[in-house]
Amino acid sequence: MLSAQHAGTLARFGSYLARKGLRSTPERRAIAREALRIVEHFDPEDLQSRLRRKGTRVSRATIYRTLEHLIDSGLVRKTSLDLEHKTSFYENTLVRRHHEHMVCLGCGTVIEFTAPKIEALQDEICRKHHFMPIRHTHQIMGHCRKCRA
Amino acid sequence: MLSAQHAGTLARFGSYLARKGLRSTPERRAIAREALRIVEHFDPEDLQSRLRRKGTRVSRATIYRTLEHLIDSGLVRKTSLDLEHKTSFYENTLVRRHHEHMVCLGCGTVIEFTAPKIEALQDEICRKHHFMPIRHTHQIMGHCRKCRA
DNA sequence: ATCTAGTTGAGACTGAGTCGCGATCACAGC
DNA sequence: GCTGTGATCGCGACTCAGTCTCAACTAGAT
Repeated sequence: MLSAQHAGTLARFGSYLARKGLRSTPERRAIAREALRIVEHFDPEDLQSRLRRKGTRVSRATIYRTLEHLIDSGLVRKTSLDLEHKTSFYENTLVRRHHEHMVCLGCGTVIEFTAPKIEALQDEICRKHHFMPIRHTHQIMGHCRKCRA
Repeated sequence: MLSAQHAGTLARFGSYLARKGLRSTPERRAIAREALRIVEHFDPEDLQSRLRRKGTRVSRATIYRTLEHLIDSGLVRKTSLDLEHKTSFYENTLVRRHHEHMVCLGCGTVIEFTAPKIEALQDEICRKHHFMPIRHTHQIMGHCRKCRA
């Protein structure tokens, strides 16, 4: 059962495909439906195994190709989370607002934060350099409360 | 001909090795000497080809292994520069101060900047989350003056 | 000079991601 | 509906950075 929000979002993906002259295949629909259902970060493999568990088999190549289209359509974004040598992560843009990460080097915990003041300073610096910002990543590595011992 | 600074730095690597019970091999000395001579960012392959050009052949494995030791000894750091699917970059800590990057998505130009105010805000946020920061990355992707057209 | 544990290079391996290609399928035109 | 054809699919080979294994070599203590 899809929520009204998901149904609408899925439709948006459909019109994106049409607009681009791309085809609406069962694989693309399944991948989009599943990706938009995930609230947390996910990686391409997560997506593939979730689909497989539901009986939908899609190849790795198709997962990657479709993820590109989902990003292009604005429904999904690549997170800036960088876990040293791990896969890239993706997230549903509708459910998740922009945020930065603190990553604990001890236990791997990821804390999310937002800092409007930092964003403002950032914009100021960009203006100074005549640079038009599109996206950014800001990640702090260190030790969380528990791991400071 | 090495500058006095380099000679001193090299000595520091020597004592690091001794302190750790590691051996001072010709390969390690050559890699350290070359890495500390590079003022810009470099990647492991740069390092290997520079050495080869000077007649010193070292294996890829040894480059990577020695780079680890150089980082451990504090003479080199991994830069946070992230060029989508490219190798990791390293830099001489003595020559280069800490900085962040703006990367132009059009022409690939990298602009370096520092922002003490941002760092201060960052520390404040960490305190709030009881998080002890060790290092961070902050990168802005966008378009430089020339590519804004 | 000798001994031995640390180090090296070669090449196999890994894992994320990409690519080429023959088979298949969506969908515009009839 | 049926058809034709270009888009899309899956498979498996490939790439590329980085790691690992292991036999041969060597730094440096004795």
